[in-house]
Amino acid sequence: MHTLAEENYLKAIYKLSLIAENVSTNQIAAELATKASSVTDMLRKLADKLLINYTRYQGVSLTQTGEKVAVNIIRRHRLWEYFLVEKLHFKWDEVHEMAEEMEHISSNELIDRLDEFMGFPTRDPHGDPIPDCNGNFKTNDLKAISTVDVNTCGIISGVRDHSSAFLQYLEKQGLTIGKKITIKEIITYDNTVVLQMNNKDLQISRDVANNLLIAL
Amino acid sequence: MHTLAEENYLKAIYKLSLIAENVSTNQIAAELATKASSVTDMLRKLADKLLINYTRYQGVSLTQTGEKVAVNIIRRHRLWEYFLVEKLHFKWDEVHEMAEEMEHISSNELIDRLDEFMGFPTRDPHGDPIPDCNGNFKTNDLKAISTVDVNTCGIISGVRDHSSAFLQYLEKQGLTIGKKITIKEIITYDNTVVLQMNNKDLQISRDVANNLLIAL
DNA sequence: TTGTATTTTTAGACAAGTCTAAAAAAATTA
DNA sequence: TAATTTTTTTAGACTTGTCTAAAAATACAA
Ligand SMILES: [Mn+2]
Ligand SMILES: [Mn+2]
Ligand SMILES: [Mn+2]
Ligand SMILES: [Mn+2]
Repeated sequence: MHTLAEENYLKAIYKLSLIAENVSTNQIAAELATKASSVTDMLRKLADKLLINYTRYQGVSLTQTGEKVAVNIIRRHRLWEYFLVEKLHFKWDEVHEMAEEMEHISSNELIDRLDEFMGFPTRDPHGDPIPDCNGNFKTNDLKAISTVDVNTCGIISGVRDHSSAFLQYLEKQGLTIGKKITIKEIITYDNTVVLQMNNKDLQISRDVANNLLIAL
Repeated sequence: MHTLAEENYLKAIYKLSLIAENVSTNQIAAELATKASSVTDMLRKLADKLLINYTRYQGVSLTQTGEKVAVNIIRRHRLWEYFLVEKLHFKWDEVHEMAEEMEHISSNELIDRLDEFMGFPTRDPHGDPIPDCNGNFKTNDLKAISTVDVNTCGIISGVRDHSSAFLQYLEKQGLTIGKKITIKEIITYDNTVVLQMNNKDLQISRDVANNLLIAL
């Protein structure tokens, strides 16, 4: 249906659209680690296929069709990640690169059966919602730890940084999805956050608190 | 490591090498439904990478490295087919095309974990042997039904034709892997073969008998 | 062994996707 | 508003993998 490159562009545009609805050439280039000139070439092709709205110099947005395709790729990505962690026992920091390849396997029948096989999971290993076979999913209503008040209590439910380094750090600290924590104190000097988890205190940096999301 | 096209060429050459050890340009072109000139171009690239032995006009054979790569792709293909049938409950005639895509997912760690997850199966849904993580596998010692004597008894263990049409026909007749059959008679007029299975008689054509393999 | 048919390779072109360098448009600053 | 900076697009080139048409090598047959 679509080439691998097209799928990756649509996914990147979708991701960037969540922040600002009109996406710039440079943003896409950064996201895909490619050059702006390459992006312009591809934008013309995607516009020809009616997958994006594009006028020169004006940035782009996905059409309804384009968004459907993008959400479907994200569905595949997250279902494969879930499979890799739950069935093949990979760690949550090991699965992203593999899923980047697997998300391009084209059969929807395959993905729907995989979904069924795993019991229709609604969250991937990083807490991100998995769209169902119609593309519907609940948007996360999560807050970065750095944004909540002292004495707030919540459940770790997602991450903003998906890098191995960050995920491995969290794993080591025991700060994994589902854990219940309380924000005890924010040290004014450097915004270090003091947490309580399992009756033990834990300090995390401002950076970590920015990238760790909780449900209240 | 290798491109998708390279992997497909290596697999095709491997497959053709099982029949005759030196493989011709035209044979590869037919196998991959491409043109001889495209094959020549690719052969040069594969030879440069020391994956095949190639001298102009002389046909090709795989180097040890090339064979390892090819066997690994076949391992992946057959493990994914097994997964699709055993875990996702696809039928044996539905899985080949999906496996053609999945075999190119590059992680060996993934494939080894998948192998373990499924209990290290040794045969794919079509009876073909699955190489282990070192590339070792037992070669099939199977005979086409058309080549065995009357009154021979054996177990259906493989197919020579992997087409949907053939597999669906076998399924319908109940002629699936593992079934025990006896060759009762060969009708001299048109070489129709009369089988007995579960105490019932069944007639299959010469063509079918040629493509259905049994272990004695 | 000489001529014909077949196979294989070469030559040249094309599409997809990428790049660098330069030009054009837009945004920012003075 | 005019000058400067930044962003985006265009121009032209390169790589991979494919194709058609023509040339070269090999195989087969008389
Ligand atoms: Mn991911
Ligand atoms: Mn994820
Ligand atoms: Mn197959
Ligand atoms: Mn098979």
